[in-house]
Amino acid sequence: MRSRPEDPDLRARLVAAAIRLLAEGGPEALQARPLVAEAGTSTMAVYTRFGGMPGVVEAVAEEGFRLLAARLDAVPETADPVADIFGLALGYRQAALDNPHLYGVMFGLTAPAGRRVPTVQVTAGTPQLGQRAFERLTGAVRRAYDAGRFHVGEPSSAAAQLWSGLHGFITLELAGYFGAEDDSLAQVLAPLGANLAVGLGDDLESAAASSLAGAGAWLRENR
Amino acid sequence: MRSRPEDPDLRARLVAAAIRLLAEGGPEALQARPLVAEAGTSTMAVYTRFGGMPGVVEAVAEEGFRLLAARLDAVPETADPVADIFGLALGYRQAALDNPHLYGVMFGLTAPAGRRVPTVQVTAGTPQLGQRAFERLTGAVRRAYDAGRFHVGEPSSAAAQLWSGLHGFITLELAGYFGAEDDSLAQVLAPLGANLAVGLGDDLESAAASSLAGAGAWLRENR
DNA sequence: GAACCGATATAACGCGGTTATGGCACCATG
DNA sequence: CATGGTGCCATAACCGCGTTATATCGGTTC
Repeated sequence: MRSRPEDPDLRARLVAAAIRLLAEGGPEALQARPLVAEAGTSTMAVYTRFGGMPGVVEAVAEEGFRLLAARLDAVPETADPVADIFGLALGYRQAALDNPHLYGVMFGLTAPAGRRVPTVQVTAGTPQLGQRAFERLTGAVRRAYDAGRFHVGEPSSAAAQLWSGLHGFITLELAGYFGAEDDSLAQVLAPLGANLAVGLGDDLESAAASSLAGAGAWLRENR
Repeated sequence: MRSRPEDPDLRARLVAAAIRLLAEGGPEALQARPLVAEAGTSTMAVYTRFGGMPGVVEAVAEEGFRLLAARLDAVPETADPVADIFGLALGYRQAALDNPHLYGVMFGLTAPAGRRVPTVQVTAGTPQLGQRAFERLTGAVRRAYDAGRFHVGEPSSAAAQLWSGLHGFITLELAGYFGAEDDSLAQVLAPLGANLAVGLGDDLESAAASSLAGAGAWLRENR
């Protein structure tokens, strides 16, 4: 029994405003009062809809994973699964670079707004959502095994290895541990992917060719 | 000209207390009043010594890198550089597991105590200190090239690739994206290292042997 | 149309980082 | 040994921000 038809638009508006605040001003800009002002409501909405600011942060992380998944889903699937892996990795990295603070919230890299209740703990996170966003990646890895390109170990392990390398690279890149963006891409991420592919069973020439193919396809898609 | 000989012990005590608070209660336990109470002083000490809580966090991160460097320096250097790389990786991971919150602060994974001034931004960090802690790793990589074990690409790139994989693995492990600890070690980190080594030029049997040797040496050192 | 229920606007609360203020220990001088 | 000065430190107050108590208003139900 409901007294007022809660318009679901308000929740979506708050999440959108939160992502905007986060993108523009970083974690410390994600505050209750500016947030509700931007959405044209009062602080109570945060509590009736999210239970508090940590709930907002969680909703932002969820939306971030959803956006990431959508972005990866937009990467076309080709006949070369290893090239697809490279393309997905580039798209993944670009998503992180486009909104670093959102990426940080998604993986608990930052804990904005409220320390009372630990929002996104180092040891917490939302593994389920992360898995969902990586179905595309695990799918491409599986296809690489099916095609005989990979044959060392098994797909789930290989996907975890690739994900570790990619996530670690992006984290260190965002933290400023590498130099210029283009350099780090060509000097770290690309060889990392190629070397891992070789270790997983691909031969050197195929890996190099797929690296170029994947990067080329990604560049064509993204201008 | 100095009126009172500032005893450097107080600063060290505050940093030690901060690390203890962090280890026991996580980022949100790292607060000014409990901190100064534990060190037997008042809140002003935080400002005269560190300029504010963000300064404390920064000092904690620095001390964390120093501790990490010391820990890696304690790993013995053998005639097998690839085995040494595995040993260093295991020591590095163990340091992160021993105090996950400290590791989080070091790499800006959490931003405790104070949002006014962004303490450890996603885009900030202290790259210099990180580099210092990895001299041992880069050294072992260079020796692997000198010994002819690695010959694809160049040492600095290879070290960055290995670091990316290791850091990414640890971050995802701490975030709970992998299952049990032992499983993730055997199923993700170990093959990740071996596959990368193969991609960098090592042959399969040597990489597998060095993996076992490095793990064995590390286990002997650490009970 | 009356009663009820839940979301919301307003205003106040409490915690925690910060800062204004006064005192005091130490060093430098004569 | 007296005296002035310097700057660290203890106390207490300030302020911002997440949160919460309270009153109100709109919609649904009988």
